[in-house]
Amino acid sequence: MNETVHPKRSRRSSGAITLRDVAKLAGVAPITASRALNTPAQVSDEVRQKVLEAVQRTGYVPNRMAGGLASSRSRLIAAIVPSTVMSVFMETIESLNHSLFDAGYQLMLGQSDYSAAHEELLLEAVIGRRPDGIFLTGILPPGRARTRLLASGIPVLETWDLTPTPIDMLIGFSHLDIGRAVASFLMGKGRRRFALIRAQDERAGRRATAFAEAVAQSGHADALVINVGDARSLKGGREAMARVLREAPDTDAVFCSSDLLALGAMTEARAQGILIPERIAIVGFGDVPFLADMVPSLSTVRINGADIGRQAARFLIERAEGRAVSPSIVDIGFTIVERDTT
Amino acid sequence: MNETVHPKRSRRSSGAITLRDVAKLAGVAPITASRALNTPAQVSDEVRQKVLEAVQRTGYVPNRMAGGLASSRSRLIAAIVPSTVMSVFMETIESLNHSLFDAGYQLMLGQSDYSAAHEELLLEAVIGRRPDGIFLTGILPPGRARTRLLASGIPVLETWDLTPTPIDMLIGFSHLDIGRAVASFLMGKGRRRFALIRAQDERAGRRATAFAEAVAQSGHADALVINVGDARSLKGGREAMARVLREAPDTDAVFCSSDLLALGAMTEARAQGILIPERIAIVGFGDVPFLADMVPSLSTVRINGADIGRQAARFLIERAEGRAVSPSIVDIGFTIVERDTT
DNA sequence: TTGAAAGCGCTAACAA
DNA sequence: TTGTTAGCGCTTTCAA
Repeated sequence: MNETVHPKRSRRSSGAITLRDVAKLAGVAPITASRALNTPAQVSDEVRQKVLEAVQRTGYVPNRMAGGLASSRSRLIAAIVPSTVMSVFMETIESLNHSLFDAGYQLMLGQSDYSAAHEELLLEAVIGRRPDGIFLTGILPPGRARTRLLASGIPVLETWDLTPTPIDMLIGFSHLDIGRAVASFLMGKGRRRFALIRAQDERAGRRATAFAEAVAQSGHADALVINVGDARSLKGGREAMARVLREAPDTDAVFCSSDLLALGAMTEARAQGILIPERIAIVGFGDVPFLADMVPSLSTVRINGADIGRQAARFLIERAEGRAVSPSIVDIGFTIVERDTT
Repeated sequence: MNETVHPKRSRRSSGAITLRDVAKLAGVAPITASRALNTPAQVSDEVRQKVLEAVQRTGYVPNRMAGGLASSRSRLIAAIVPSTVMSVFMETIESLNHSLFDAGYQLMLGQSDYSAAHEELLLEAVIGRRPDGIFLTGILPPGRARTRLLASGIPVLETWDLTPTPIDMLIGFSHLDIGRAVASFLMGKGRRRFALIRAQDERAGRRATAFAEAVAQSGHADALVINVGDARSLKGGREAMARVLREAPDTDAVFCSSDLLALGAMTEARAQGILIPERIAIVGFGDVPFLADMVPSLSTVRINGADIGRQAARFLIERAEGRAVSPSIVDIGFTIVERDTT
C-alpha cells in the first residue's frame, strides 16, 4: 500500500487523460493503444475491444498536437480568403470545410482583407502551425511570402485564377476569358454602349480590362469604367450607376464585378425609373445564391465554388497523404447565367 | 574531417529549420534562443541581436505544435457556427478572427449546419486540438457534448442567446425580448393582423413564439405562422409570403426570422402589386449589411455582431492567459432599426 | 543573464 | 500481434 493513491502527475502535465492512462486501464502498452485507435487492423479483436472500452470509460480525447508533432502530420489545412462576410468565397470554404472534416481534417481560416501585407503575416502565422496543406484564394505573386512558403515545403493550392506557373497545385478559371465572354454575350444581344462597375480588386480589374478591350476591338466606343472600393457594397453599386447615368446616359449595358454591386446598380436604375433590361442590361459576377429569385432576376457569371472546395479538399488530402495523382492544374471554367436583366 | 559534412538529421525529423539550428548559428543554447524570441526582456541586447539575425538568415518559423505541447498553450481558438454562407454569424466571426490574430491567436472554424449530432462530432475533433478557448454559437444543451466540454477544462464562450446557467462565459441577447419588442413595435404602428415567417431554427422559434404570445395577449387574432426550412433562402420567403397572402389576406404586418426571408417576402409582395409599407409592414432579423440600401429599405432587428466578436476575443484571451476579470455574462442587446418597410 | 536536464503526449523504427 | 526505445521541437524547472 505504499503505491501512490493519488497518482500524482508531474507538475508539467496538463492534467488531461492521456493515451498512457488508457493503455494502463486496458492493460496494454501505449503504442498498442495507439494502434487500436489509429490502425485498428493491426491489432487483435480482444485488444481493440479493451482499448475502446477504456476510451469510453475515461472520456479520452487524443491530443492532436502531440500526435502531429510525433508524426509530422497535423491534419490541419489552412485556408486564406480575402473576405468572409457576404462574400463569394464562402461557398468554397463551406464545401472545403465539409470535405476536410469528413476526412478527419480541420480547417484553419485566415482573412487577408485583400491586403498583401496582411497576407504575408498570415502566411507566417500559418506556417508555424505546420498545416498539411494551404489553400490560397488567388495566385501568390513572387516575393517574400512565396519564397517562405516554398521553403516550408507545405503543399499549396492556389485557386480562383490561372497561371502557367503555380507554386504547386492550381484550381481556377480565367478572368480574361470571363471579361471577353461577357462582352461578346452583351454585344450578341445588340448592346452598343458599355459601362463597367468594378471593385478595387486586381482580378476584377483583369475582367474589366479584357471586357473593355473586347468591345473596343469590335469598334464600339470605349467602355466607361467606374471604380468602387468595396465589392460587397450595394451602396457603391448605386452610386456608381448614378454616375454612369449622368456621364454616359446612352449606356445600354453594365458589367459589374460582383452581384452585390449589380444589385445596387439595379436599385438605382429602378429608382430613376429606368427599365431593365429594356433600356439597360446588367450582368453581375459570382452568382450569390439568392439573387436568382429576385425580380428581376440577375444575369451573372457563375463560378462553381462548391466544386472548387470539394476538389481542393481532394487535392490537398492526396498530397498530405503522399499519393499525388491528380493533375496539378485544373481550369474549372465558368458559366454565363442568363436571367431577366439581359 | 570526420565530422558529418552533411549534418544528417535523424530519420524522423521533418527537415525544417528548428530552434536548435538557430541557437547553434547564434552560438547560444536553444533555451536562450527561445527566450530571445518569446521573452526578449530576459535576454541581453547582444544575444537578442544575434538570435534575430540567425532567424533572418535561416528563415526560421517556430513550430507551434511543439511549443503548444510543451507549454500546454496552443494559441488556437475554435469557433463553431451553424452556417457560413450568407449568414448573419460571419460578421461576428470576421471580427473575432481579426481580434484574435492581432493578439497572436489563430482561428479554427467548424460548421455545425444546425445539427446537434454534427456539433458533437465537431466538438470532439476540436477538443483534440486543445484550443485555448472555444466560441460557440448558441447555448449548448445538457448532454454528452456539454459533459465532454466541461471535462476538457477548455474555456468556453457561449453566444447569441441568454441563459442563467452558461457553461462558463456568455455574450448574448434575449430572443424572447426581441419577439416581444417587435410585436409592440408593430402594434404601436397600428398593425392588427400578424404573420410570422420563420426558419427551422430553435432560436427563431423562440422569437416567433414570444411575438405570437405578445400579440395574443393584446387581444389580437392569432398570428399566422409559416415555417420555412432555410433562413438563407429568398425563395422560401417568397413562397411563404404567397401563402400568407392566400391564407390571411388581411395580414398587415409580417415578422421574418432573417433578412433574406424578409427580402423574399418583399419580392413576392411587390410581384403581386402589394404596397409596402402601406398595405403590409415587414420586419427582418439580422441587419445584413447591404439591405439598408435597398428600395424600399428593410426595417429589421440589428445585432451588433462585430461587437460580439471583439468582446468574445477579449474574454477568451483573458481566460487563456489566466487573467479572468470580465463579467462572465453579458447581454449585448439588440436594436429595432426602422426603415422604409414599416 | 544563461544553461542543463527533463518532459509535454504521442508515434516511427526496430525488435521480439 | 505486441512491446521497447527513442525521439518530434519546444518550454518548464531548477541550478549556476
